[in-house]
Amino acid sequence: MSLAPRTNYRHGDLRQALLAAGLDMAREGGPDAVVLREATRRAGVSPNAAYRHFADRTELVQAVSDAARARVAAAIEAEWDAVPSTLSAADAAHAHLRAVGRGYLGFARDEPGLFRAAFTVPRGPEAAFDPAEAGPRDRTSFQLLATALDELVAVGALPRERRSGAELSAWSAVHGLAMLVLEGPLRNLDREVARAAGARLIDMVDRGL
Amino acid sequence: MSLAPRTNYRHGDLRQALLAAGLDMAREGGPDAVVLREATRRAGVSPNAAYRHFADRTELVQAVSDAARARVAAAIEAEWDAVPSTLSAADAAHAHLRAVGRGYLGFARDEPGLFRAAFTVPRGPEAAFDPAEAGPRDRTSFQLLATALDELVAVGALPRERRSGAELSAWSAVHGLAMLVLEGPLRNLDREVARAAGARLIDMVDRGL
DNA sequence: CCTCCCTTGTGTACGCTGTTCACAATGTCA
DNA sequence: TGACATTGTGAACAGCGTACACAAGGGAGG
Repeated sequence: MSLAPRTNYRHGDLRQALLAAGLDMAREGGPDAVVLREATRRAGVSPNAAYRHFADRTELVQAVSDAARARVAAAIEAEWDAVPSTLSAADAAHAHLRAVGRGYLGFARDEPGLFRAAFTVPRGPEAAFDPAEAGPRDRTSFQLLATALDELVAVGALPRERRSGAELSAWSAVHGLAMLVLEGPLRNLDREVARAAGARLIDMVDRGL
Repeated sequence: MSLAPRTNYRHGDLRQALLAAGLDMAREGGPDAVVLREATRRAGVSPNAAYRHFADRTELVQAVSDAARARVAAAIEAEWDAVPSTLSAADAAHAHLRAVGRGYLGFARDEPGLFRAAFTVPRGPEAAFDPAEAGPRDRTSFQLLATALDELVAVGALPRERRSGAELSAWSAVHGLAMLVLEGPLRNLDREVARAAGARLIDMVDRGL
C-alpha cells in the first residue's frame, strides 16, 4: 500500500502565489521583510519549490518591487484623472504636476512598506519604462511625471531651457520627503504635519523648477 | 597544570572596536551589511562578547548610524567653512545654503554605504539634536541647515512667512536625489550627470523655497 | 497505449545568522 | 582576604538562503 498519497503536486500558479505572499510581507515591513521560506509556507509548499520560479530570493524581491511600482503608477493615475477637465491648459499643466506629487506622497503615506519595496530595491534604470511596472493605462510613474512637465513647457510655465533634468529635480523632492518620513530621521512624523509639508514642498517645486 | 592560559580576557575598549568594525562594514554595503558576528570576529573576540556592550544587533547598527551622521555633519561643516568670508551677508546666506546641499550630496556620493547607514536606520526624531551625531563644532547637519535658512530670512532673501517648514522642503530635495542615485531607481547614474543634477536641484531649492 | 523526457514539486543537508544560557576569568571594594 | 559586579567564553537553538539528489506528473512521439 502507498502511505499518504501526495495531494498537491501541481500547484496551479505557484509563481503568482509566491509573489502575492511577497507583496503581503512587503506591505508590513518593507522589502527586508520578504522572506522566501515564509512565502512558500503561505503558499503551502516546500521551501525549495520557490527555486523553480525564482533563481534567488533577490529575484522574488525584485518581482515584488516591480508590482509595487505598478501600484504607485496606478495611484498617480488616479490623482491625475481627478483633475477637472474644465481647466485651462495652463492650469491643467500645474494641476497635473501637483497630482503626480500628491499621488506619489499619498502612496508613500498609505502603503509605506510597498513604497519602500518599490523604490529601495536594486533595479536597473531601464526599469523606468518596463511595462511590468506600469499602471492600468500602461504608463510608468516616471512617464506621467514627464508628461506633466511637457505640458508645463507647452503652456510656457516652464522655460524650455530648464526642461532637461526637471524630472530628476521634481522627483527628488517628493521622493526625499517620502523617505525622510518613512524610514528616515523624520519617521513617525505626525500625519497631518507630513501632509502639510507635502503641500509646501510641492509649492517649492512648482515655483522653483 | 592549566592548559592554554587565556590571553585576551580584557580587551581594553571592545565597544569602540565593534563600532569601528561596524563602520567598516557599513562603508561597503550599507547598514544591512553590518553583521554582529563578523564584527566580533574582526575584534578577535567570541560572538557573545558583543552582548556585553550592545543589547542587540540593532543597537550596534544604531551606534554606527549615529557615528555616520556625525561624519555627515563634519562634511557639511567643511563645505560651510570653504565659503569665502569676503561675501556680502546676502551672498553668504545663499552660499551657506548651497554649501549645506553640496556637503550632503558630496558625502552621499563619496560614502554611499555610510550615508545609507546614517539616514535609513530607525532613529527617533530627537536624534536631530543628539550630540552623538554632531560634527566637530557640535552642530548637527540639521542645525547647520537651519542656520543657513535663518541667514536667508535675515537678509530678506526668504520671506519670513515661508520660513516655517523650509528645513523640511530643502532637506527633502537633496535627500531625495541622494536616495534615488544611491539605492533608488537611478542607481549607478553617471557620476558627472549626478553632479550636474545636484547643482540643478540646489538651484531649484534656492529659487523655490 | 506505452515510453521517454521535461517540468515542478519534495527531503535532506550545509553554513550562516542572531540570540540565550550557564560558566569562568578578572578587577574592585569591603 | 573574600564577596561581588564586569566582561569574556562555549555550547546550543531556531531560522534563514541555498545546493543536491530524487520523485510525481504531464506532454510528445512511436
